[in-house]
Amino acid sequence: MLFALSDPERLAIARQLVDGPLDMAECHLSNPDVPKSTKSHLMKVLRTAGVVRNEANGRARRLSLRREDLDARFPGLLDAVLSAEDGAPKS
Amino acid sequence: MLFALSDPERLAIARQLVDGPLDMAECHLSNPDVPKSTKSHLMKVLRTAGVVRNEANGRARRLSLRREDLDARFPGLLDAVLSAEDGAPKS
DNA sequence: CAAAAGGTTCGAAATAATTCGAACGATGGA
DNA sequence: TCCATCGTTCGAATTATTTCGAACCTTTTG
Repeated sequence: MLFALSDPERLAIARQLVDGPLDMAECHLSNPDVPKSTKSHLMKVLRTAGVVRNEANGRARRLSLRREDLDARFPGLLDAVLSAEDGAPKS
Repeated sequence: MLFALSDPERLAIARQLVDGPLDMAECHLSNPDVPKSTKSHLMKVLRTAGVVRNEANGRARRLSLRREDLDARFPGLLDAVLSAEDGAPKS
């Protein structure tokens, strides 16, 4: 899980899901030009790590954070990670 | 930081430092046979990520967790990470 | 002073992760 | 039905991490 969230792009995805499920197409990457296979791979890493759920929804995919599971396994971690500031330290 | 702690060996090192500074030689790896250069590299990753401090101490090296800095930058994260259970989920 | 202890740094080789295009599968609309 | 949409999976190429030995540096001990 730590590994999955250690990538900025993946962390950004997790942040977008904190307010509720999103269809994959609504989930934006910082660079809108990355091919869908790459995006799909990012999701797979998050899914494999147990961070995210990915259920079929018509021809779309509904993504959602696995909050309960994660909070049970790593209490406080998700909140801490999601609320951490972006960017590098100011020092 | 998340990346640095996403490796089991490095996480284990961080855990050993939570109770106070340790000299490098007292900091044990799960496999005692890894060469010192590898161990040194693990430390470097932790140091570079700002997780750990590494000051010269005679001919030894004193390692310490940078708690204050980390708590300031990622409130709650370190505690959550360090208190998380080991191993894979039981499901 | 010489040698041992405790670590770092530097390459090079081995592993692992990321990226992309192409081929594929399922669903929904014309 | 046919085709466009939304995604996944596969394989190959690129890139990043890890790992190790050798060379090196500093401090302590004999």
